[in-house]
Amino acid sequence: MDSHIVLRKLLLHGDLSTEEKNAFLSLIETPRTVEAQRVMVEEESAPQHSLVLLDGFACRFKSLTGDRRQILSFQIPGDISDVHSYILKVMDHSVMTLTQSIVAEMKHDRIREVCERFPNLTHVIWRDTMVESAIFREWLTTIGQLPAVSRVAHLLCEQYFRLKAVGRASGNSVSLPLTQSDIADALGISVVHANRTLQELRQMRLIELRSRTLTILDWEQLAKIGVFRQRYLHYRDHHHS
Amino acid sequence: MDSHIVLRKLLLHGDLSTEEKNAFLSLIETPRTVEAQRVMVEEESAPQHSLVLLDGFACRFKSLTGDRRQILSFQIPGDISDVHSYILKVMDHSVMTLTQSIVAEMKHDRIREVCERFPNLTHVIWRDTMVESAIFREWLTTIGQLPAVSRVAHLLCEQYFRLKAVGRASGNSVSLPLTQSDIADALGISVVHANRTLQELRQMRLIELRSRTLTILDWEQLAKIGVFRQRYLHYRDHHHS
DNA sequence: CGGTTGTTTGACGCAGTTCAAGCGGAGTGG
DNA sequence: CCACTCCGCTTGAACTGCGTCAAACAACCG
Repeated sequence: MDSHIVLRKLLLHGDLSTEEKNAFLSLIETPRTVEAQRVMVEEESAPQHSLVLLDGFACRFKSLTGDRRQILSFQIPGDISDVHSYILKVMDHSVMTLTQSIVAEMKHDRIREVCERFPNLTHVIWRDTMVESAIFREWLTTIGQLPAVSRVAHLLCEQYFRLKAVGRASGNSVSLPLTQSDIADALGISVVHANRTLQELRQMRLIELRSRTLTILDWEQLAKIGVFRQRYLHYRDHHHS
Repeated sequence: MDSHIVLRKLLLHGDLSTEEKNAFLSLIETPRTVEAQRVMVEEESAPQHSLVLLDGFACRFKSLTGDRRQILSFQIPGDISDVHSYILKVMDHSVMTLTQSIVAEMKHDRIREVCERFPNLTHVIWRDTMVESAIFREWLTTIGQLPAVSRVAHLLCEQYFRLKAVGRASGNSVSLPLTQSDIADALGISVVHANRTLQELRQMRLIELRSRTLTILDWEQLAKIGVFRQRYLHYRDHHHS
């Protein structure tokens, strides 16, 4: 599995010289396959390496009492799943796969070495973490202020948009292997309501979502309902409106 | 006004040599006073400098249609109000003062210079931004999963704890100049409900909150209701439980 | 002392929750 | 190849936390 997808993603919001690119790629260890529904990084642990997702789907989440959990973000191919452990040392949340995935490690001490030699590479990785932070702010706003339909619409727009940016869209369809329960846990609504809301969007003929494939039928309307402005993703070239 | 409070805050989760400390302090320009309720950084702008808050209270927020807004975080003395503009260039949210404040600028090109010379300083500032990101994740979880009482309790715990960490607490009291409307906008609830929830906490004899002063009467219970575990703040020395 | 901004209270309505049951597909074992 | 099970999706009905509207009250300030 080629690790260039990580580079591709990184370059969505930063520039690197050839030397820096190679230095970065040299950090990525041999990939391995991980089965679905497997917790890869545990809250409160302090790993010696960070993970990058080369293929598949994963999510960060926090567990609460009972069976409640909040999904904090969905990881798609190219995402660095936890720079957190590199910078913050102790995890304040967990990371698990949603589907079978291919991941690779980046050892912390090697990251530090390379970062000290290439300040600009540091800057680009830092930028990547700041973009993620921007996504948290957007989710906070969506969940704090918008009703369920808008939250779902926003989530679908974001996932489609990000997947497209790393070349995982075919036309107006993407593979989106989330259960309704995942969607509910990400948006702070109940599974039942997630279901009803999805039906609403289907009946409005804005989307199709079956057998893990999302098709956007009316991007403009969907983006409007979800109050989705892609600016917060901080991509350099603004395709799509 | 002395700018050492910023250093103090930074050192809550990182270590710096004397040389690095001085380099950092040299970045901070002459402080100036800003009146209350003043937008200092506008969404979509691209400032040439970042701001640090030396005294007073400020908040980051995103505006939506109507008069709705989501407050993303409260800035207290010592906080770097927007490293965002340094790394991401274009702001995806605004920053405004809540009370009269003292702020100082840090010019972006000077930050870059100093950061290239001191990789460890870069690391510590990066860490600071990651802690902020951790707070966003915590808010996301709180707002997504917990009922209003818990949200309010959590917010009060966090503010008290952070203020105490920079030396702004006297006993179990802190000055907390937030209106109920600020609290509501931060937690995704209505002003009316914020009011009723605060009354509930007062009647339970967990807090006092009047004339901009918060007093914690029963920390343990409050933390329990708010599901507050300070670990997510990533402070190095764990006072308080 | 009037105006403005923040807090408090009451009544009513609704978006979303919870409980509970039924349904369909995919995998497994006899 | 059928029965059984598990998991995810769907549906209905009853309930409730919180929002909205509206008005009164309190505090601060010029």
